[in-house]
Amino acid sequence: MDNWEIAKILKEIGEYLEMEGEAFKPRAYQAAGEAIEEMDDSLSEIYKRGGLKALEEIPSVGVSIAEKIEELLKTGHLKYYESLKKKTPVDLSQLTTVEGVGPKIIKKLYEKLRIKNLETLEKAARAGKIRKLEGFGEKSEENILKSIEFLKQSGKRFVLGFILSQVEVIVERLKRLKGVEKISVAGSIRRMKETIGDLDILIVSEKPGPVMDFFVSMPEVKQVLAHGQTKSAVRLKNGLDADLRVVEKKSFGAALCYFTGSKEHNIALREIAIKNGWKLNEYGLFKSKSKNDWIQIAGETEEEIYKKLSLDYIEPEMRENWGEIELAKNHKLPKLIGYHDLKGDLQIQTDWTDGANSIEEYALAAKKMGLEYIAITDHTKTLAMTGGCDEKKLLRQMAFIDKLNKKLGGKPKILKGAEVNILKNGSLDIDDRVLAKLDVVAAAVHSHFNLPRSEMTRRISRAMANPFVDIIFHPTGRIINERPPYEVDVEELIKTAKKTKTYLEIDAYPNRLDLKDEHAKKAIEAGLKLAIDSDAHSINHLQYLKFGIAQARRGWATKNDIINTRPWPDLLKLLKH
DNA sequence: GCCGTTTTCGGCCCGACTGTTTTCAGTCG
Repeated sequence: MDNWEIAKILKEIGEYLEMEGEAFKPRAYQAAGEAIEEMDDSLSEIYKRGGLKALEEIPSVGVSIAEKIEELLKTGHLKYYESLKKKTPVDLSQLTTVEGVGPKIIKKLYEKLRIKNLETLEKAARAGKIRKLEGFGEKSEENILKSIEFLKQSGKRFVLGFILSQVEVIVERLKRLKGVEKISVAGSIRRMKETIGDLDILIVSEKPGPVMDFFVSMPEVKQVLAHGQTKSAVRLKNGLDADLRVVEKKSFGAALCYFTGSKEHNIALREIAIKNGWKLNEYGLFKSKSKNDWIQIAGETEEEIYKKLSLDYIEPEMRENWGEIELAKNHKLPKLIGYHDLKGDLQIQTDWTDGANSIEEYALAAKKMGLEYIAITDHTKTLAMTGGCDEKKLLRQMAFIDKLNKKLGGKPKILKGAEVNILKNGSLDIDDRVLAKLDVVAAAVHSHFNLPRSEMTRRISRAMANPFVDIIFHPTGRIINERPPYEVDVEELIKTAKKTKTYLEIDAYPNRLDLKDEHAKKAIEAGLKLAIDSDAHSINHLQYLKFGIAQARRGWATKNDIINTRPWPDLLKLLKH
């Protein structure tokens, strides 16, 4: 049993206990589940090394939960969990994805209508059975249906940033295997799309048999879908389908290109080949010697294929047929921002509000990552649920940061900031006189998501007109697979941002990625610079910056287009005050 | 059920929002 499975079970226990109306236990299980999800070491290793005692060392895990983890590791089962599940046998992971449906409602729906999963929930809602239950009405039934509709649309795609580390573990393991000469991930993962449908791995191997055998018997595998000599496919326990293909060395580049896609990009490449009288497929680029007799002229690497097609090499993130082929032909491709180009992070939530770590812990973690500065941007007072800062608390935090900067010698430099809440009418919930004292001011929408498009656009534009607001955080408010963006005219926001010298953000948190690639591209085309921030709520989240960079690369951003690729003194010159 | 440089017992984030009610329960972050 791996960490992921154990964390899921603990979190589900939390939900079951919430159904029972338990007051504090649910949070304990929830916290333990989350702590385990964030761990790098495997529980079974920890247990092997130090037994129960070592498990209890894990934060949020005490005697009782440690024993449960032990039972899971030893037997693969947990009696306690099973008895809870027996009492209310519902598909929690499915039902909790419906917005507005929580444990209490799930329990009621099960007891009154025997609803167990999305399918039976939708059926009951469509039949008008839910509105008749006490405490429910037409509106709640309608909202359930709406949410199910949204879930269906967002489909079964995985958020890249939440799954990539698991993918990397598998690839690393295969890479070390004897007989694997070359290996690469292809598909939408290689293009760093925000969500991915499956995992495609390509390898070169003289003896693929043992590699395939190894692949289908990995511990993450739940089901083997295919097991052949050149292709195997498995379904992983986390629900992801993974394909492994073996190709010949001379075809590796062609296969990589073919399976990386996008389909549209590949079609455009193939058209160029055809115009030259050639053909391009997953085995290579070929020209015809005589009828039905083709000679390979490229294919071992992607580079030589692009070169033969008279194109500059196109980075995977740009392969969407959004005009990149034209640019490659004319040697006008932008030099994309690199994955190590950020000098700082401008959005971090600390334990002053809803973050998990202290300012100092973030500073040390950022330094380790090579960042020169970080902005502390805790929430403000109208976001009461996070313990948002009022003016007084912000001033206290500023004084605290001054002291900490002295202590750490400015490495990294800690900037005083805030994620100021934009109120319904576009005004801010912190007084301008206090904003004036901050190094960097960001503003964001956290409520009233349902305003009409024009009103929402006006609201955010008004915030940008504030003389102290430098950045708008997560400008469209979407959460991938959970919530669509609010209605807002992004192009208008881009214009206003330029006019008011405000920047828009690419929030790098894996299920936000907001602005998304298309919008980032539009902003950059309009000459607006962007910020890439982690939106970290714990020091582990700082690593999410790379997904923001990926999104920027997908939007064709160069280093110059991103404000926080600059050292702090240069960035300072770009800010309003 | 976890945790402790306020505590080994007594706290545990808590207010906005929604949809249902007519004073509130449940969800969300």
